[in-house]
Parts: sequence; C-alpha cells; structure tokens
Amino acid sequence: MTKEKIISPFAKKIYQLLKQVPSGYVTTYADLARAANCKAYRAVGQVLRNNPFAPTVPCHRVLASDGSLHGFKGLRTKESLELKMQLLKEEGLIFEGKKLKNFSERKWRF
DNA sequence: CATGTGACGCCTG
DNA sequence: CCAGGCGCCACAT
Repeated sequence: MTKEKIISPFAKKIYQLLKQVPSGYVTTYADLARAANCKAYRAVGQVLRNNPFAPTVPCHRVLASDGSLHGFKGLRTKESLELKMQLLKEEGLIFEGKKLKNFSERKWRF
C-alpha cells in the first residue's frame, strides 16, 4: 500500500514556491497563485490549510495582500494570528498594529 | 456531474 | 479608519 499522498499539481506548485521564500521575507496568497499560474488565491488558502508538509513549508510567511494575517495552523483565532505575527517578528519582520511594516519591501519576488 | 467549502481580495456602508 | 458582505477559483465529497 503505497501511501503516496496525491497532491494536486496546483498545491504542489504552491508548496514549491513557498519553500523557496527565505527567512525575513513574506508573500501573499494572490502572489503565490499568480506564480502558480493561476488567480485562485482561494485555492492557495485551501492548500495551506491542508499543509501536509508543515513545518517543512513556511506557511507562516504567507500573508494577505494588504499585509494583514488571516490564519495559521488551520485556525483563524486571534491567538493563532498573534503566534504567526510573533514568528514573523522573530524572522526580523516588523509589525505595526495588525499589519506588517514595509510590507512591499518584505514581499518576496518569484 | 453538481454542490459546498475555504488561512482571499476588493467594494461599499 | 474599521467592519461587513459579495464574488472568484480550485478542490473535496
């Protein structure tokens, strides 16, 4: 019984892109979708929510297009967002309120 | 094959 | 400025 996880090509692409994002940099769902050859930012969230490669995949480096967080560990609770924010701070990022400072500069380019 | 879901994004109040 | 609602795409059942 080969327990090979059948991951959709789209999801695979997302993981591939996300894995190449270095520490101190962040990306957005829209950007990932764009780099994945699609505009389905929604699907990106779905894929990350499954997160079968965590913590291999730095899903905490994925933020919303406006620099705000949406969820982490498959949870949307304030605690999860706080933890995600904390992790990003540890990577050298600076948060101002609920949004990332210098978001444009911190955004990774594929 | 059809319907529902979802860690979004943008518009409007 | 903040909060809420609607729309879009891909995937799961």
